[in-house]
Amino acid sequence: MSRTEPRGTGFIPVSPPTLADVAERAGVSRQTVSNAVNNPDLLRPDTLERVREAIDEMGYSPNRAARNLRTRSSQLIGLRVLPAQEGTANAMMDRFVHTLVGTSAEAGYHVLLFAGDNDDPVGGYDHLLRATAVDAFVVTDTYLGNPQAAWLSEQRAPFVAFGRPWDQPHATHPWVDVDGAAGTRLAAEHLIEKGHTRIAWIGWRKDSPIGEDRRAGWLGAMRDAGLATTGLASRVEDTVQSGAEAAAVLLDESAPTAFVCASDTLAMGVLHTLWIRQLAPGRDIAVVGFDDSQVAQVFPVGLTSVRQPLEDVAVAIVRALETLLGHLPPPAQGVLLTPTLAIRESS
Amino acid sequence: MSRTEPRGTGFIPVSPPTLADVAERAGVSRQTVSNAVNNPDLLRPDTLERVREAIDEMGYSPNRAARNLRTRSSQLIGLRVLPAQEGTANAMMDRFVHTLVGTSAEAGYHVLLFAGDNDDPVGGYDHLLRATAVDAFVVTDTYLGNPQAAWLSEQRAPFVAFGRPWDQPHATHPWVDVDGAAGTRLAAEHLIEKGHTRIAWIGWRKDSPIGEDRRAGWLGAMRDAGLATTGLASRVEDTVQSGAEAAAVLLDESAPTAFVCASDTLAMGVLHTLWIRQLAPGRDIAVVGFDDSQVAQVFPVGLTSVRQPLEDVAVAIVRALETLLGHLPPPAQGVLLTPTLAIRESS
DNA sequence: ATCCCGGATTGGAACGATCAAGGAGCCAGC
DNA sequence: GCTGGCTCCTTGATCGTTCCAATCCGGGAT
Repeated sequence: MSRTEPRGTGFIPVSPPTLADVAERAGVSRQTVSNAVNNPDLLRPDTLERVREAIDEMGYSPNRAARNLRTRSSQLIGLRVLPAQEGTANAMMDRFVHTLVGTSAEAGYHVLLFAGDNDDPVGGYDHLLRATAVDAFVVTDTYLGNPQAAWLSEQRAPFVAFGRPWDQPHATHPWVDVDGAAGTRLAAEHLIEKGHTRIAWIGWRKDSPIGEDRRAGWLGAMRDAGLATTGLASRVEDTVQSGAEAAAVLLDESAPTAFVCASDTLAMGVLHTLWIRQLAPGRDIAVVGFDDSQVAQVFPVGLTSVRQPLEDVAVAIVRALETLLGHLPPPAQGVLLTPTLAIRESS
Repeated sequence: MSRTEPRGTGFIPVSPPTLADVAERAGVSRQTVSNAVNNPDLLRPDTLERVREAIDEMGYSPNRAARNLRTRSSQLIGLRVLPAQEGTANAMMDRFVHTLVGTSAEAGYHVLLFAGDNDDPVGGYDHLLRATAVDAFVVTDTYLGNPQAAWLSEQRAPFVAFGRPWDQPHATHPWVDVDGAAGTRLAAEHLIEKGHTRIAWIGWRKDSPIGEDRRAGWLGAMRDAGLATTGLASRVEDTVQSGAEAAAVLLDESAPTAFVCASDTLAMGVLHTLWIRQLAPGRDIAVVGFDDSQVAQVFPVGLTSVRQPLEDVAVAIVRALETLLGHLPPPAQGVLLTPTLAIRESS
């Protein structure tokens, strides 16, 4: 039908077989082949068998564009990638993306990456949406107080957020997040169990809701154990340098025996200070980081770190997307997952 | 035309405007609107203006599926993601993917991620290809001696490889790669310039062509400088542990004053051994890694490391794809880019 | 023998864009 | 006044699939 012949010097690639081609070969109509693919139950077993043989022999796969056009869906999930920020633990996203791709595939979806632009936070979303190029979005940068979630809700675009709508308590979109407070509580309780009583906190500046959440976990564990916290907390920028300085100050002024940090980056700073002062991590002073980044794993003195269940997050997000796109009743609006503690030599 | 009305309790999302909708509004035909979008030169300025107004007012974007169906192209580039391998420096890929997405966007393409399966290396490619779901592929795992490149060539599928066809010297597909030998040569020459004469090599086992390539760079620089290399090279697994052990052996047997490593992972092992022996990296013994991974950057004693120009690689790949898909004459078959050296305290 | 029923199968239409021709309208030239 | 060549725009067909309604067919009830 639409085969192509050799022409000129080279060969033009043979265009793939269509429904009509398969139908002709199997001696049935187009619609029957379509049913064989999408609703096998409708066919008599012998017909189904015959059609399937033809499909296999010809190596037929439904043309995506045609199917998308007719069904008004693309089987694609959009994921915005932010401008690369060297240094910080965005490598963590790798784990998440991997599982997202895998789980999406099982659900029949592919992941479409598109470039993000900080000056125009909804531009990419808008284009893809209006072109009906994706069925839904996974939004990962809700924490910045970005307008994406609100905007997408307004557009009635299906999406699931990785991250709670901190600054929009009345948002109704589905989201999945990791309970940071539970993670730092885990870290603090682990240290308390090891006999530490003076456990310091090094976290982010007060304007970060995530940072305050993590801080709250440490604080809660300390209070529950009846331990003092005054003079033991510090809020700084998320850099190695800041972590090192904060650790130095805390050691001088409050003599803690352990540190819980809001990030592995800060924990690296603490380790740096310990190294300078000839203090052995894990023996003299315990340190716990957050994110279980590559650094924590490869560092010569393995760094104990709170590990986010990113694989579970990805799975939960895909589940939420499935119900969303299946037009099923909206399930639980938010899912909060509990992190684990990857214990290594530093504690 | 295809607007939808409120129904039942909730609102059904309004379907986006079509070409016909815009045409009606602007008082022209469908084709004229299509031309306004794709071939503005064909329209009279005043008509173009009128159509553009209508497009803006209605917020029209061409339906991707319809366009794809008619033009037989999807404007998508497929990228296979491998099963996540914790620990190693796959985070490096992050930088690459970011630039790939950005550059592709400029060229009018999006990036489609699909899951890889080691048992069936071409399965994912095959599906997408037959369904005409992507226009081309970027293949990143050529180094494993995987059959993807050969298979895709055979299928006459457009693709560009990140990585030389080491084991297929007669392959004709376009590729982009980083000159690993040049990188290690850079590292060795940097150390020689610093006055080192006994520079050791810790690399991968002999069956890795990439490893042998990197080793050759070190070897070449040493020979050019007239320095001895016997007893100064070691080939091990790519783990921190192996790197540490190799460093210990080399220090005992050959007393090198500097190390060049095939990866940051191995370099971390060296640093570990130095730490145990109370040797200061950079002052007592110099160390250079490879990949400029996050670990190299965050480590308290900054690790000097060979940095691959991944951004340039991504750009070169997109350029190659563009010429490939524009059916222009195939350009240079292979592009070899030179890495740089990120110099830090460890050297 | 006829009628009806329900499962299996079919042909036409539609999704929304682009391609390939085919007009209007205008001006110059004979 | 007719033709020819432009420019600018329009009409019908088409890409490959799924939706929809209609048709076919064999078997049990009338």
